[in-house]
Amino acid sequence: MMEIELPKMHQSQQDMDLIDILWRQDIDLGAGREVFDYSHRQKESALQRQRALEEEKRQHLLREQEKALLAQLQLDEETGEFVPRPPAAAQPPPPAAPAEVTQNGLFTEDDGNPLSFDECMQLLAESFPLVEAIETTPPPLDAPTSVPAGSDGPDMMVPSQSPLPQQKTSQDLEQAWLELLSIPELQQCLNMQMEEALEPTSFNPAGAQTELQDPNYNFYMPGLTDMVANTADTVCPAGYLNTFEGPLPSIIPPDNLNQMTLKAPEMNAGFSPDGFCDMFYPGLVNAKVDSGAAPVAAGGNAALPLAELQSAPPLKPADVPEFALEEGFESRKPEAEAEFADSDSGLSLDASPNASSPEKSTCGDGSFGFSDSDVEEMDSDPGSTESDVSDMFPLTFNPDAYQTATSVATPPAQPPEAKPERPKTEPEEGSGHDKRPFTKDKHGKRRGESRLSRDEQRAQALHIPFTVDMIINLPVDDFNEMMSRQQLNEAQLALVRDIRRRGKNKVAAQNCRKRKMENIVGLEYELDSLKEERERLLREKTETGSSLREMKKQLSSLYLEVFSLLRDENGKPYSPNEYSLQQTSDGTVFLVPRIKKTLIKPEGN
DNA sequence: CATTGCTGTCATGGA
DNA sequence: GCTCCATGACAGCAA
Repeated sequence: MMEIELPKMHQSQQDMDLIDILWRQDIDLGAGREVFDYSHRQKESALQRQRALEEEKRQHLLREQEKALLAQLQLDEETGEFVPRPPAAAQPPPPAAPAEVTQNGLFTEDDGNPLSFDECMQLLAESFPLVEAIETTPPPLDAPTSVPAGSDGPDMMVPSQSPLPQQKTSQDLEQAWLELLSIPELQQCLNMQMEEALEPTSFNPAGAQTELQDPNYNFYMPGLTDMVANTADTVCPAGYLNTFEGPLPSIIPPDNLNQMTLKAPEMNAGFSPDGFCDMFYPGLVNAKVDSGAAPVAAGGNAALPLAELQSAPPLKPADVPEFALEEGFESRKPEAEAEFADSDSGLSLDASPNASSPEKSTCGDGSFGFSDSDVEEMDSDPGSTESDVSDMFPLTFNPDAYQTATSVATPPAQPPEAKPERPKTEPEEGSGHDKRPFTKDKHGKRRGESRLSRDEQRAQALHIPFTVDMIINLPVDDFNEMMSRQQLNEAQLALVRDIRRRGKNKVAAQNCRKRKMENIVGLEYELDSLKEERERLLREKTETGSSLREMKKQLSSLYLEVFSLLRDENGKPYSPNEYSLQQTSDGTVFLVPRIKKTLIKPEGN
């Protein structure tokens, strides 16, 4: 802020000095300084003084911003919902910053699009109360939109440049710095809760940090800091303009922040594909995958068509925070990232559910020591399947918050009178795309997939060096050996055990149900066969009965025929009433008088 | 809005 | 006593 004013006061000399200072900083970053210095070497002492002033100012700004952030964070913590804002704020800034730079480059002195800067500043202001201080700077910045010269052509431009351009460059640089700083802050807001739980990550790009950045930023948002570092290193010195010019100038109208955000991916590609893209693009990729777009390889971020990006702008912001947080949590393993892509579906699920699920905010203890059961509780909440990550990173993962943040960020871009159009487009994008696509995708996925992704996400969150498959499927001995080889904390061990238990139980349940179904099918088959046999036996019984009756019939007729042929001594036939034929076991047939029987019976009795 | 089927998970008991 | 497995019960989700 102050810096800008000073240049104005002293004009050419101080401008030159500022430029010189800035360039020196750039040199620190790797830029060649000789180009600029020639005319200003004499004023070394003045430059140094100005440098000191600038640094002090910057530090002051940083402090103020930090204070503001802290205040926000505290407030958020009190409410418990604070989480959402940071992600939203965080995302807009990255694109915004580059956009500004590019704008400067594009519009240079004449255009100096105040709107674009104002918008950016508004965004920043909304995201951070501190912005007020920053806003003071914008005016000067707007005027000197010669950034291209500064960034692009230290070599080319400096010698010939007039004081004005130099001032512009310095201002631009300042803006860039401010933006860069602002980004970490935003991230910081997001990650505030996580600070305690988080371990200092390896992400600290010390060199990139430069004086401006607070060391804490790295801690909070390793990924973002990385980005910043990259931008600072590569962009500020020489690549500054180059990186941004291509994509932004042509595409982004100074007034349209939305477009700028949309372009962000391209910009990223321009930056450092490895660090920057990896940081944010995973999210983007995931978002795409979620949205049903063609599956994106890990490095496919750059390939994303602009149309897709525009169509699904909201997705990006949400995703980015998640990933950023994850990285911030700990340096993610490549493996984990890959899984993430796979679990992307899970993530997507998470994203939508999260938006719907209030739990996240409540769950956000920020403590990673949770056991799997804890996570489960969080997960168990309906629609929180994706929230695993969010749970782990309460701050980052509040989609609602993110939306709000985005919406908030957008409004500044859309001054009520000036730009009615934006509000329409942005709101649609923000509210519509972000969550809805995710939800659909999530629902579309099978439960098992989402579940697996859950465990995978948990494992990633705790940086468990094993795949879920390994954890579940390895034999006990191998599993124990594997566990013994890695030093895992209690939380990790608990999670691994739970994953193994759940995984095995899941398989057991599947097998059990399978057996159950098989048993049911077998019993049904047996029932059918038994029914058939019963019918057969019934038919047989009927047939047997009928044949028996026939035989009895034949026997009776035969008996009568035989009996009728018998004659007594007088040649008279025997009366059937008085005699009956009976056969002994040896086949001999006797004619037995019935009367005798009756007579005998009484006797026997 | 209720029902149904599928799936994951937990609790429990047996080996 | 621990682990593994099988299974009933419950809950969430989607159709």
